Amino acid sequence: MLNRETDFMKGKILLVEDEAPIREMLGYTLMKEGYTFREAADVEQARPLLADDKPDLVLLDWMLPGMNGVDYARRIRNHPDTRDIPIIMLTARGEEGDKVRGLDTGADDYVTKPFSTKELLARIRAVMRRAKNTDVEGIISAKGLALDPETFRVTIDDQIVEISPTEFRLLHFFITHPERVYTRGQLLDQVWGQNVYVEERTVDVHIRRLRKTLEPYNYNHFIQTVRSVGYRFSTKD
Amino acid sequence: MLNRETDFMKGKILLVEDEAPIREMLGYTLMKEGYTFREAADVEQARPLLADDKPDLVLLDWMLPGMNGVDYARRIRNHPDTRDIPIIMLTARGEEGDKVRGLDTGADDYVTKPFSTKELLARIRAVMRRAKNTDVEGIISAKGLALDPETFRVTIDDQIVEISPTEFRLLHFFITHPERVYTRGQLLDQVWGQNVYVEERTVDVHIRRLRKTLEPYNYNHFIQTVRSVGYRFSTKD
DNA sequence: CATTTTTGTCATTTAGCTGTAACATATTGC
DNA sequence: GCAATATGTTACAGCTAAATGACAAAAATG
Repeated sequence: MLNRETDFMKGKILLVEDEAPIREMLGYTLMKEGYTFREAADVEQARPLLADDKPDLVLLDWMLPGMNGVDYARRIRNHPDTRDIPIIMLTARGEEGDKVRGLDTGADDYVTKPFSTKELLARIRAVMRRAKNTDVEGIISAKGLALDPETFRVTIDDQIVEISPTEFRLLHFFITHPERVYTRGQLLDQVWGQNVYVEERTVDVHIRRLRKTLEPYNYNHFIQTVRSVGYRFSTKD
Repeated sequence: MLNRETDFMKGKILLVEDEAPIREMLGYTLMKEGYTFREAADVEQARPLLADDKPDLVLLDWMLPGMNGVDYARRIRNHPDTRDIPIIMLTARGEEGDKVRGLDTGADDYVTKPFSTKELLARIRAVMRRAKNTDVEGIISAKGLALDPETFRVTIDDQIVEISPTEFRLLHFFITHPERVYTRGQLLDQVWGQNVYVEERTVDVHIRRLRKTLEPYNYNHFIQTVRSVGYRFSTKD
């Protein structure tokens, strides 16, 4: 009974998007799905809405007139009051580089335009679910291996480990999803992104590279091969 | 051996494209890659093909004479029978402006003409892969013997047991179908797959291997021989 | 814009798994 | 007990999946 609200009110979303048709379409989709939302065409409009009534999620366009989306995301992240609001970034294809894919944008996820509503809704659900369970994603660690999304750094027993962006994302994904096996395809979706087309074998190579960088510290055994399935991060065995 | 079928039949694709040369080129590419496909020049032609034999993917041109691609995609999405068929939309450069990005097209991915065959094929693979992922079961256990499909691991009294893929599948089948006898032929169908040709005696060997890996934990008695019939997994006796 | 780093792909090597045959042992019916 | 049949066991060759190394293109860096 306590959760009656979820029946008709899944959450409040702040939608920041300058192009009216997209904004309308998104609004319609969200509304139909049972979310309450408010919309803004730029950061100027968004700011009071954010301050006024804290939303559960921000849907933020990457390119905005005036202050762009990334800067705004960072600002939301830096303010103590809004730090823990999850953000999903909307990007157009081609805009997505490492900056978008990387974790330094402050966004929790991103969706590439044009996108299917099915996918967007799935990601909204996933991000909100995650936000409920865990608070702000601080430093993550497992057995001496610490990973800091803020600084994009990995340390093992307080020693800084040199690591490339993809290796970082891969390790980050693994460390936040331990013990479970992921196929190459799933890893591509999760670590590389939705609309990226790369050979599945490429995953092998990055696994190799990650193992190699972890090797001097004897942490390479954490990344395990599950033959005929994929890979797994495990502190057991 | 399990995926023998993929060698000659990766999936059925419905190709809807009005321009004959492009259609032919696409058909050739798909055929060479091992996909079965059927083609239509417009929605009128496509409709019976879709209803007749449900394809695994629809490749749909954005601009079509008569009913356009977007509307057709939406229709495919709205019909319960075809709701979960992935759609890749083919768009020409320039068509993708506000209109494409803003509309809920229902497509899972987009490819912009002109495109490289490599890109197209990679996207087809990715979209089909994602569509496949459905339900995952939880941990299954019997008397201290636990089998976890998520981690792809077998534990006996919380001790990790090293096991090969086929042994895992065999044990998985047994543990989910306990107390019943299966002939070698049935096991081949269930564990190896339907269109796989292997000697029936091969089952014996894998039974032996499975018993051997379970032996150190004294769990080998669970796999019982039923003479002149086959094998059974039982926690009794 | 030159240099360095990172990344994706391919070719090759390596390792592990699987299927089969051959032989051994057990069970059944006579 | 003896043949006939069924299953257990082992060894090995072939095959498949993964590891690895090398390279060129792409990105980042200064």
